[in-house]
Amino acid sequence: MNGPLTLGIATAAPKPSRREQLLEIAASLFAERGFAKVTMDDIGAAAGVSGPALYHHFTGKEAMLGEMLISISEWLLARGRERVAEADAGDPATALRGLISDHVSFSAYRPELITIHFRDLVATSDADRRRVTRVQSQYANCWVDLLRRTTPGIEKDVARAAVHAVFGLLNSTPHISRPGREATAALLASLAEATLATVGT
Amino acid sequence: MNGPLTLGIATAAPKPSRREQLLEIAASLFAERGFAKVTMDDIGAAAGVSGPALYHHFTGKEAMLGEMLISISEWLLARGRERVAEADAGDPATALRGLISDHVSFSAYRPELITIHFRDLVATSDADRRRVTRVQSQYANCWVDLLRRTTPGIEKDVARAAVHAVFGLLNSTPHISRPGREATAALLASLAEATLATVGT
DNA sequence: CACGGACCTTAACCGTCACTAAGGAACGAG
DNA sequence: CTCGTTCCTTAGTGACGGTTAAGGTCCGTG
Repeated sequence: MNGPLTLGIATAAPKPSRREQLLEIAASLFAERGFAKVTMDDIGAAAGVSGPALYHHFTGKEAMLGEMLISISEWLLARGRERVAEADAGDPATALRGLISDHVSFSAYRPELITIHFRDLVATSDADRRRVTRVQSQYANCWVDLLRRTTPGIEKDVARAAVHAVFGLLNSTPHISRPGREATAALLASLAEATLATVGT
Repeated sequence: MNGPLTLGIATAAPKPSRREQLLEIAASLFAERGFAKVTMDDIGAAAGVSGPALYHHFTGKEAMLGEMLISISEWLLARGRERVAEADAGDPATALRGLISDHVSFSAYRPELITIHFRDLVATSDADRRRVTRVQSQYANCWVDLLRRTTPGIEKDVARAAVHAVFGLLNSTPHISRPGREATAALLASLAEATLATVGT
């Protein structure tokens, strides 16, 4: 349990690969060119098959994107819930640092998924978008919850705004290349901790 | 000089309005639905004219987007250069705070433009995209420059990464609604200052 | 050898726009 | 009154690309 994020729903997969493999290929194309500028033929070609073959695995292009975004946000939410449980059984401040660490280990190692997640959410079906938005919101609630426990007296709106600001900070990885992944991850984590520490004014 | 950002190139406009007005309308639609899901007819309808009328003002849909993104990034760059000049003639730390203040006064009051700027950059023509990217990079250099002056000994890569992280923080306004604009602006500014202050470790 | 299912192919369809054509109303100038 | 300019209109066109159709190969099984 608590495996790395493998696209195509982060559950123990009954079928191991082809579907996830195709999603990974599609994800890298979406991240590079943007959903609208990638054709089904492009995805097929990159996967060694061509074009409509993808319809044997997915109901359509939009569905591929939706599946990605859902699995990403649900993976994050799962981590968030674990950390909240950890806080219930121990130290909220430590759990909050764990939350930062989880998030950063995702954003630093899969920056393309961050890009897609923010840029192409509007391209999904209404149903998928609503679901992703709801899951994202619950994930944010995990953060707000822990932040309010470690910073008593903070107002809810302020906590929520600060959490989104820290998300923005942690999700800046697509724009950062220079220090390696590890160094970037460490830097972002320490900046995020410092930021949250000063929220209490 | 140093006026507010009016879309359609932030210069003293020879022609005052129609063109900028259309860009504003298009911008709000792009921000809401995403560039790909807005048709020329949509933009026209929202402007009270319909469809191909827009071709008397712009060479095409892509060009409208390009013009927006260029004017946004150039407006920011102009502010950045002013602050660098201010630092040359005075205190770098004060100038850096001014940079934060300028940026936040943009992102807090025009969150839709932030959204477009990040989400729809891939939809522009290659030429426009290169130009925007170059201007953005120069803007980031202004920040890196001031940060390195206020934090001597910091490595260039670290400074650059931290600057992009702070951009992410400041550009989170599209996801924040709750405290008013003013309160959000103040919060983000203080978080950004605290973040940059801790970069020196 | 038949059978079925997993997986793939090529060919074609068809809706949706961005964009072009061709022309008309309003209006100031001479 | 006429001319030109500005700004708009309503067709229409043409391409792109997501999706469907129809069928072929390969393989493990009985």
